[in-house]
Amino acid sequence: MSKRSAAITVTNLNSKKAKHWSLGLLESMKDPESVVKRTKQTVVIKDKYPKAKIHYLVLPQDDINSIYKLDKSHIKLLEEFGDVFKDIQNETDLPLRAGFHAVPSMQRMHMHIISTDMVSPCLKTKVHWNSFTTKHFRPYADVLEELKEKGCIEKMSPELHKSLMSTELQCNQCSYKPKNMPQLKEHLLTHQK
DNA sequence: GTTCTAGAAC
DNA sequence: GTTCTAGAAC
Repeated sequence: MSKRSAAITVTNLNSKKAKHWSLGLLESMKDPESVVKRTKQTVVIKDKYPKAKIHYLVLPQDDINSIYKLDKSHIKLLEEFGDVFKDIQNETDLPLRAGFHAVPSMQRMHMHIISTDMVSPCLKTKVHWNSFTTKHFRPYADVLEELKEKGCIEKMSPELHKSLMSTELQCNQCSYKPKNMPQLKEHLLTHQK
């Protein structure tokens, strides 16, 4: 047995089985350091790796895995998400957007509330950028409307998702098309007052 | 979702 | 030679 595999074996024997990363939001919902506020049906937490100056997540207290589990019985719940958005917008002068990722990575339905500056050290990759600035970001109002109209939320095809993630970089505030992520991040600073 | 890093791009 | 991106992670 090599030194490397022996070390891994010892580590695994000594540590409890790690929870999968995709369950992380459920842990954050129970962590007082993360929780910003609670309402009757929601919990608001700080995003652990904020992609803008303000970045919160709104989650249902009930065990709903994603927007694709919603039906017409959840319209009241979703409207409460809208109330939370209004309340948080009223707490800051920074313009905010609220919406859901069409293909989320983390379990438990969650709505992003994020400021439009997109200035953050945690914003690093093209996938980060395109997740929030292409049709992969489904605005709150659109999701509420679709739920009211259709009684459910339609999934995005893997093909469209892949194509959105590889969209060329485009500034969210002007027509500038940066060559790469460092250029985009530098450019975003110029939009600040 | 993040971290790490090989090798592409410059 | 350095910067940057993209794919594996058992």
